Amino acid sequence: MPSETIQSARRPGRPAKQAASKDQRERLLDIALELFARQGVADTTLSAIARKAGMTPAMAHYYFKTREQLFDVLIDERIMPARTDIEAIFKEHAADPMRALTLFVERLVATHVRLPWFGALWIREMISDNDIFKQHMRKRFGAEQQAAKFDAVRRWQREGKLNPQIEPALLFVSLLGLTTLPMVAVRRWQGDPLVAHIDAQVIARHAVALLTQGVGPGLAGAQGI
Amino acid sequence: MPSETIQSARRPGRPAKQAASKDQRERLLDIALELFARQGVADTTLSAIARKAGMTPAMAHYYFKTREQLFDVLIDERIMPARTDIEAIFKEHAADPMRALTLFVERLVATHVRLPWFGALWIREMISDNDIFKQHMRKRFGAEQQAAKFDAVRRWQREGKLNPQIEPALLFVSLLGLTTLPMVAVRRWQGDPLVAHIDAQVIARHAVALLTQGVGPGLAGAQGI
DNA sequence: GAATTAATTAATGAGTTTATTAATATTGAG
DNA sequence: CTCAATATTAATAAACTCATTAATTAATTC
Repeated sequence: MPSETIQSARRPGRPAKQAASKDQRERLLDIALELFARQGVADTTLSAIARKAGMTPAMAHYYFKTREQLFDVLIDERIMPARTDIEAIFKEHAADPMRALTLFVERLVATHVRLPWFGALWIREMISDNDIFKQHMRKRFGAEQQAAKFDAVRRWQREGKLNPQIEPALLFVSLLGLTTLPMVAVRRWQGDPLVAHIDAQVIARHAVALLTQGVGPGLAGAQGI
Repeated sequence: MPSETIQSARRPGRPAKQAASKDQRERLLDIALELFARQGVADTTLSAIARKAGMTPAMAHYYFKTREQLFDVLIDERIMPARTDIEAIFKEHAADPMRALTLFVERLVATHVRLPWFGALWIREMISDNDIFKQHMRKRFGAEQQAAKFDAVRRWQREGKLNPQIEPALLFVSLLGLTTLPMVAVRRWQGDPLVAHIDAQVIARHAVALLTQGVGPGLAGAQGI
């Protein structure tokens, strides 16, 4: 036992296979999502991600080369699937917008519970001007898709199924503003007794209450209460 | 004329007084607000602010020492005044919440036109977890103020002036979600013909339409249309 | 008009971040 | 069993950021 200076618990080299532990690449992605959502992309270094995952910075480089590429992978493997999953509701319920809106809100909220990083990243993407987001997202979400969504809203309005005063291009942003924004905001309020009772369910009920009585076609069409 | 290497157009020293140009400190604050709003605080260096203002990094240090202190100054001199101005509406119209809400929306939108940085910074503050925002804002906005706002909403609900299904703690966030978030988002969509028609007025009308028919006390109380 | 204060630039050191390389150890295929 | 592929660490160079200082020039005050 040549007692040299104990400088590190671990020396280079491939480790012995662990029993069913999640693979390192996935763990880096998990932690990257968490940190990007909490602090923003700009404020999160590759080293920080690796450190928090208990790895060396070189590991992050080994798997992703750069932060940009890591982010690209996140978009493809994590963000886009969650997003298309949520937006699918409008195709599934094309005939009944009010039901679609309610389900959309509930699925947004459920997604937030399942994937806590989801909301913050979406909001950040919406407000960031020159971030990596812009270029990377644009590639995947085309203008046609957006046009189709707006057209659907206009059609519902023509059919008398939706408040004609609603601006089609703003409906989806409004939905996010009523659900995702509160979800993200309340997390910051943890520990404040004034808002201790606000959870996903409360937010969903609040949003639906505001929407069903505001987005409905008729003025006296009292479905609620 | 000792022809040395021409290395800079300007040598050290206090400049001759300019004719009524805005003072440098204010220009740095202006540009800091713009960049903080567009890119976030973390992604904006003091040097970048100075460079964009056509000054050296040392100027930023001369006036503010650090980015944190610059941000402190911004909060006190720019952000807080705008914010208290907007929130004052609820004290001015304590007896008529529906009118207060409409005015609040309109003033939010007007503020955004006057101070384009306002919305993005507010949203960023709401979603940022550990940023400088948190500590600095908490000092100025106390818990009592927030409790008073929530109580006002509850009182309106008891008086039958507001939809009882609304969650008091979420009302203000919802208002921001319906106005400020869209305002910030549309700026990112510049150049997209699908949303070229969306301006401050359109957003305000959309938000008011959603709110008046959703937040009103009675179900058949058809004030709109 | 001399002394003090204000405003500015150039230069720089300390600290971080990014990206990379070389060395090392384990696995798995043939 | 050998060897190529895979996974990991240590170490490091280049670039950038932050904050700071010394020198320099103009304005103001007395």
